Amino acid sequence: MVTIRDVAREAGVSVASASRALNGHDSVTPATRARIEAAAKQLRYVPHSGARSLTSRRSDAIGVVLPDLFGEFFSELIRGIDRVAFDHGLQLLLSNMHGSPHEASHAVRTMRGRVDGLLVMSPDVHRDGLIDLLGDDIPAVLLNAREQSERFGSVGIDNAGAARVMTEHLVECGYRRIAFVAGPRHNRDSAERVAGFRGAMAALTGERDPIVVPGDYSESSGAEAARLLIAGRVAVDAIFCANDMMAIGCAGVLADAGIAIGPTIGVAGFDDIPAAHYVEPSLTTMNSRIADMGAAATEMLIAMSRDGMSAKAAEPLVLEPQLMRRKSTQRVADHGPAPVSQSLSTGSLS
Amino acid sequence: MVTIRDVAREAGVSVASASRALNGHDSVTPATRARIEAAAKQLRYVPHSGARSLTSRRSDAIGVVLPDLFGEFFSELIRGIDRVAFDHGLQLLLSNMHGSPHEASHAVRTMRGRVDGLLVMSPDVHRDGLIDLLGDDIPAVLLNAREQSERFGSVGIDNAGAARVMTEHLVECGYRRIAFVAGPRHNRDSAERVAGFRGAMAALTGERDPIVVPGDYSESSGAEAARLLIAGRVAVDAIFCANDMMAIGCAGVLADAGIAIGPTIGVAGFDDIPAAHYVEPSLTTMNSRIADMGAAATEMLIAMSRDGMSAKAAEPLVLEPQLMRRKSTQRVADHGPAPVSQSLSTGSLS
DNA sequence: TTTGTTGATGTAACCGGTTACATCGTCCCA
DNA sequence: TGGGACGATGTAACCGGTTACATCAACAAA
Repeated sequence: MVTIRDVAREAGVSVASASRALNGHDSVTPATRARIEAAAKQLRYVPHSGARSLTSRRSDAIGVVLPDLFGEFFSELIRGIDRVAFDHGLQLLLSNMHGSPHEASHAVRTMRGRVDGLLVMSPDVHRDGLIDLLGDDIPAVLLNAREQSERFGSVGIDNAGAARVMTEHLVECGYRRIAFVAGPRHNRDSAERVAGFRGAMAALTGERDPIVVPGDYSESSGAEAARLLIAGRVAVDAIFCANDMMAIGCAGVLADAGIAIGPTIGVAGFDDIPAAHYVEPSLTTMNSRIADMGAAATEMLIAMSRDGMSAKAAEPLVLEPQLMRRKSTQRVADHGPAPVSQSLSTGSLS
Repeated sequence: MVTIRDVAREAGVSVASASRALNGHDSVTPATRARIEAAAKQLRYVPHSGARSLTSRRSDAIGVVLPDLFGEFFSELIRGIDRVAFDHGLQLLLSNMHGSPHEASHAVRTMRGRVDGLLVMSPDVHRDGLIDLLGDDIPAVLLNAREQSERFGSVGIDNAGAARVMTEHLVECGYRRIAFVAGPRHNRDSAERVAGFRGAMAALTGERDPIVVPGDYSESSGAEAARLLIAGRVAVDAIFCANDMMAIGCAGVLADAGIAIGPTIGVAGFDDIPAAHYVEPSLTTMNSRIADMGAAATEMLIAMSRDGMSAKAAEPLVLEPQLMRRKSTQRVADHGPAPVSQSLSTGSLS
């Protein structure tokens, strides 16, 4: 392993000069700098970041602690984070806490000294005991959490508001008897979406106790919910699911039962995963702006560590999801997109 | 920042004892160990990993260098890597080289001293100059690259073989005039898929020069390819696309033109992204086993660093993708799944 | 009692960088 | 020509761990 001392020796200077030259300090003669740079290149010198972070107290990396690493949600989030981190020359240290509080604290611990800041997405920061580990030491931003503290920043989406927007959309489309399919029992996002839905229903249709079917965010639980509604002959003309996967499962069962999605029963989801765009009929949903959330959180984290950690964490940031109107809530039958110009030539090619 | 010296002082022992106790060495009296552990807990001591890696020469982290961070492909890959890394207590340091050779080498450089091994996915390791940076220093495994070298391991998928399998499937289904939609011009995966397709066509149908339409992996380029085939009134009864996104774009245009996908024209993709399962009709494709690839590469990397880097890198590993038969290559019309038992009760719920 | 052995603990060097401070040579101006 | 200022460079301490080696106490055997 070639060290800075090797470089210094090769260039015939002291380690201090080598260090200065390689870090772009100005008190180095162009000639010396050139010699040092040549030596570094020739020896293929790469600084040892551990050693550097020991003295400089910076690691140029940020830690990302997530409950799980899969699906489009995850990759979108990382994409947003990376976009900003990359612009600032920061690396990303990833940790999966696999849903266990123990793993969560382990993840945070092992990040100490390795990162300059932490992005944490935990369903429940308190329960996981993370709150003790975060804070004083390094800046942290919580993703999609409701914890309020001036010890760390927070970025989330407005679940209740978004659910209200969707409910308004459904009512505007003419649906009145709207059922909601909820996510896992203790999921905060889901709870907020339910609350937003309930509030909007009360305000818009006067219905104070709309049907809320339990689910768990999985496609099959959405299907199950639809079966339940069908079997119970429940009077319903729209189903609003707490996420897209359930909406897709739900729509599948309805379609199999010969029910026209849109005209007969409207279906709406939440998240706007790519599949929402591809299912037939395409799914009306709320775009959660996941990448934006990751990017905003990273910006906040960088601002926090720049302006001195002690500075009061920025105001909690709440992003407004966006309504994506698609065919699954279209009451009038769609006659399909205008035929593609070239496609009129033939009906079959073979 | 609390250091191990603080812990030692608090517990009334030397730093050496503290270090030993905290690292689980055995030459420490249970009583002393307990005192030290108590002190550590009380002071909320967390070791500084940079300092540790400086002496121990290990960082318990592996670096992952990828060309781009988006979509299901990325999250699947990370999922596979994380599964294995987590089991071995390793952290993941992520780097996006954003398609630029310069960034690629920067990414690898900044990882030095931070990671014990490298997982690199680069369309072209040579061109990116990565080959000089990798090697002697730390073990590395190349993902989906064809570079052969005993300096690093390699894990990839059998693109040609998979294309052959798919072509066989299409022929078996009765399709004869099969066109291929290729990926980006210089993409190796795509080139291998084209080659596999060509070879299989020659062997199975005698066609030595099947139609290959250019594309770029995007949905719109798939659509464009379909329009081209339609406009040219090309005699074709199946279209095999180099990836799923293009197949989806392709199928969309065909459907709009009133062509029955499956019965009239078969459509096949490659990768098995989640959307392939949700489009109507569902898309026949090759599952690339991305997560398996990530997991296998990580296993290999761990084995390499365990058995001493100098040991010859393991044999290159080639995974066989799996055929996913779905409706888009079904010649006989599908009468849909048997109705869900409960769904017979009613046609409409509202 | 002396000596050897063993096991727990302490001392200090070292890992590879950064940087405060010391040193040294030049140049400028009185 | 001498002294001060300044800019380039070197020396060495330090960051927070780990660990080789020294030390020391306790105990067993001679």
